[in-house]
Amino acid sequence: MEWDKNLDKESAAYRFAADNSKIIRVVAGPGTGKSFGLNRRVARLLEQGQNPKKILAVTFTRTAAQDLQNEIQSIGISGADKVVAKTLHSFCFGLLNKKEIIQNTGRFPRPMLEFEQKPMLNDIDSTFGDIKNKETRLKAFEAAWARLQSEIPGFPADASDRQFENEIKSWLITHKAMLFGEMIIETFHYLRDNPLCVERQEFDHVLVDEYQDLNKAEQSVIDLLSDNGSLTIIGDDDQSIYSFKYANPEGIREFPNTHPGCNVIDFDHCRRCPKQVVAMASRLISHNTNRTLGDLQPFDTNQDGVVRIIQWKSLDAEIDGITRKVSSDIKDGSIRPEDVLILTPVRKIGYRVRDSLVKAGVNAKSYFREWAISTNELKYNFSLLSLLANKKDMVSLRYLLGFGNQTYRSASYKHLISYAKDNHMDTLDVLDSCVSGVLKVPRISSLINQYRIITEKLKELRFAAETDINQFIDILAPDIQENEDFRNILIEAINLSKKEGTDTQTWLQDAYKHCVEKVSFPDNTSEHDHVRIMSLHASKGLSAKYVIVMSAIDELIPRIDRDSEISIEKQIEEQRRLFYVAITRCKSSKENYPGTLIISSFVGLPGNEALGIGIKASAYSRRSVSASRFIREFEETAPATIAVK
DNA sequence: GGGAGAGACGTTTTT
DNA sequence: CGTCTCTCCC
Repeated sequence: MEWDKNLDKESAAYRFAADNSKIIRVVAGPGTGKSFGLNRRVARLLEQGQNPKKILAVTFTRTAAQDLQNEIQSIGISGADKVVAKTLHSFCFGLLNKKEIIQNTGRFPRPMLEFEQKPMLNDIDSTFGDIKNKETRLKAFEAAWARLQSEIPGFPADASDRQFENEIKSWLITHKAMLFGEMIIETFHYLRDNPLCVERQEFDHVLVDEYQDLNKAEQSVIDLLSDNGSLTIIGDDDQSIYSFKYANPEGIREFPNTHPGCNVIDFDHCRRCPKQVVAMASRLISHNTNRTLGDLQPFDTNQDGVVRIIQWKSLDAEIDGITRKVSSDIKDGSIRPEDVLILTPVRKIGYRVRDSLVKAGVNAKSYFREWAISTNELKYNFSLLSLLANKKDMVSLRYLLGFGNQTYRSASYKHLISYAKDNHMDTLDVLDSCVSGVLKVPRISSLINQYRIITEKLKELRFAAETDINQFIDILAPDIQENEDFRNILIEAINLSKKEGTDTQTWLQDAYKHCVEKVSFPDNTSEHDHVRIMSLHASKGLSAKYVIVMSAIDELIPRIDRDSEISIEKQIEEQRRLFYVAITRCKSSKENYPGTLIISSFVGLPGNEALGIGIKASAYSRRSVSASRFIREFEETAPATIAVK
């Protein structure tokens, strides 16, 4: 296919695809066809003979990276599959994994899972307060990295903060591991301090999608990767909803100023949403300050759409009413289950609607982020698998040695570590020698006991791995309800890795890798035949013909944290963007379907239920609430709210 | 090192 | 109201 086939030369997509500037910023509103434009641009580069291996396309989320990869491959030009399309973290992980870089930095890119951080925090000096305090400090550090504060000269680093950071880093170095946020910062330092390294000359074209989701550190890595070629960034500050991870929407707003010679292209014609939804969304977001894009415009060919704003007298009534509405619309054939997308501000409400729909005979599934490893036993077993696959994995060993104790036996563990250090021994060698009786180290007997148990279990597992795979699965994930998710992941991992002729160690390593992947980053299936229920955040990047935004009450959207260091105005603006993202998921379709958006609220709920979803209330009395202030901000673009009794 | 009882807190989200 | 964490005591 020609890259400019059927492209109107006046369209933003054409101008973007054809643009030869070295630096380009695209700001594209929801549903304005930026992926399409990006695709055509890559197609043009390839058709003009650019080397696909020298094109890097990155995004922040894994879903977006997957989409990007699929789309680029579907271009159908030979070599398209060689374009590097990844998340930024996965790119950095790969870069750091190269042997010479590990030697250079002294670090190991073995990411720390959340449950593995607990023992670490217990091992850190108690002068830093209790676990909660330490967790806060740890977050503050990742935040400082994210904001690249340490790069600003004269940043007044508090002495105790500095010491905390040193202790964390030294723990991570001893245990050969890394925090997620460090992956970016280590890459940044490597690239910045080695201006002549191959990685900085590797790409002729760097394209970044969803740029508004990147934080300062991530944006700086992009600058370093692209300093030898062209840089194209695409995003929309109005859809920046990741302030909790310090995403920096100023980055895209200020981009032309920070990148002289930048050409600017705006996509503001929405093809996706029905006209009325475009009008509402546009009015809603106009209440934000400091925006880049003007009004969002509908295409003339878009349908008008159907918008209903409704209110119930209670949360129960809302769940019940939406269940009846959705199930009757599905039953009489006016909508298919896969076209329905229900968005809730909190997961508890999501689960309740899902259960209620399923009970009514509707095929429905919720998509909240779940952690397949829910119980302590599973965490233990997961760490066993990790150690079985890689017997020198210090993080897993640390977790297993501390298991079952509130402080993770940190006092004993410190003795063990310092003994190993003082005698220039490997921690594992110290433990092995103690077990075999060759060595006696004071005050670590509880650890030796744990280590005995661990080695026994590992032996048992290895034997099962070689002789009886079902036994192996049963040990790691006994067939009970709580283990179901992990058990399935494990079985899948084994099926994928254990083939005729692969030796045990190899498939164990592959299976473990697969488990980490699936456990940390659950699938999001694009193909489905059911009603989807998810959080407002999770809906980003999706669209559906029948969108219901539930429980749009003022306590939940906007949700305001009065103790936050972020000003209330800023919080409201971000929540407004979240609401904006949610309603613009609604699409009209060519097959004459107008597209339906339902926004629903209620006026009261029992106090204990309110408490359970983070609304202040007294447990025993009824809590009254009111419709989200954002509904009022639609002004005359939206229909009046309908009361449902 | 483990268990009982008091006390705090309750959300969304990414790699 | 439930769940999780922390403290205290044996």
